[in-house]
Amino acid sequence: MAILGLLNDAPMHGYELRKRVLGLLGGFRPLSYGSLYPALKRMREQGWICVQDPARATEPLPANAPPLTGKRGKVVYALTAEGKERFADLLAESGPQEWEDERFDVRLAFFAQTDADLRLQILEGRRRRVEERRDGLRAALARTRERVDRYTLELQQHGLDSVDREVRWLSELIADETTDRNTTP
Amino acid sequence: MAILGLLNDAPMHGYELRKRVLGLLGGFRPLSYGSLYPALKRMREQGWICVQDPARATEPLPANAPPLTGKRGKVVYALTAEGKERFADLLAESGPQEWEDERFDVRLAFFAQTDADLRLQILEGRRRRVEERRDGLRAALARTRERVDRYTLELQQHGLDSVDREVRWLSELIADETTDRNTTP
DNA sequence: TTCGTCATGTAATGGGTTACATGATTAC
DNA sequence: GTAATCATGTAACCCATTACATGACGAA
Repeated sequence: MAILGLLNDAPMHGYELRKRVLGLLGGFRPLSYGSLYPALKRMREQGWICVQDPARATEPLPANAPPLTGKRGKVVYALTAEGKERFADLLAESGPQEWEDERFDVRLAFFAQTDADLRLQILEGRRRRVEERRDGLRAALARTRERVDRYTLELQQHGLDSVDREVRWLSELIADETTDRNTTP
Repeated sequence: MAILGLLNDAPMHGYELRKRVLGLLGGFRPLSYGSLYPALKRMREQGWICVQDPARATEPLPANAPPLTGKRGKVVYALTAEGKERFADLLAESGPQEWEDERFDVRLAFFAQTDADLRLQILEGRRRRVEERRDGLRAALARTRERVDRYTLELQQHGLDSVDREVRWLSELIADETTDRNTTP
């Protein structure tokens, strides 16, 4: 989703793409070349992206070219029509997996292009999920307290504080969404 | 380290072990059976742990017993002398990898059994690491600000706030360590 | 007696990192 | 000219999750 979304803004090459993904998610998800380039390859096979360089674009894709040696220049990728469609589908997706850790932050990064109703849905779903986690942690801490050493307690307390903060943050985002809705109909 | 540390407190079986690890790290690191049991197997081969049940303990370890069928009862694991040694080594380990995300929380969970000087070293190393991350994030945010939409900004700001809090938390822990040191020599 | 939980394990699968190999371009 | 960075890619490896298969035991 990150790759499609970034290419949706502008065509670019892999190296640039990696830096952007890093910047987008603020350093989470390192996205090594070992996963980026194979991903680009797969997406090309899927027909979601294509190579802009006209000379290169016409090359038969699966033909195993001279394995290693040979000139290599920048390879600029762009979304195809199917790619745009796929990205639109991803933006419109909803359901429990959208508020999981692995998905949520990427979704949020493309919220500006997401439907307002869906935004609210996802934020609320995410908040429920984080609240569940918080309650679980809280219960565990209540059970454990007094029975563990200072450091374990400190670790668990810090974890609890963190999810607590996340719930409040999500609540603010939700509040903003709803007031925006009433203000600008 | 988590497994060795928990077995160091008391012998127990796999299922119990899993719940304890979950509790210890407050829900991070799910530790599925698919990774727990193979790990126990490897540790048994290493000679770090052994099976307490006397009937079972004498069984030749690598002999591929009746593959699936056959009675299965609780298998209680305990640390061997080598296992205790290995855990002691882990507790005494120091260096950059100790303040990485993947290591730090488990280390902290066993801080009560860690040497006081080493505790301070690890906390300070960890703080430096998190500060670096914070500064990187801060710089990225300064560069990005004004050029990205509200949501991306919100995401990055929340990420920055989180690491900021972690630095402060670590500073408190460090302060506690040093005052404890002066109070109880 | 049957359901839920406790309990042990294996195999397939997936997906990412690390290390490696190569070459182009820019700045000093 | 040479070091740093930009740039592309592959292959080996690691390691965890998922799905599956099995069985014991207590309570309703």
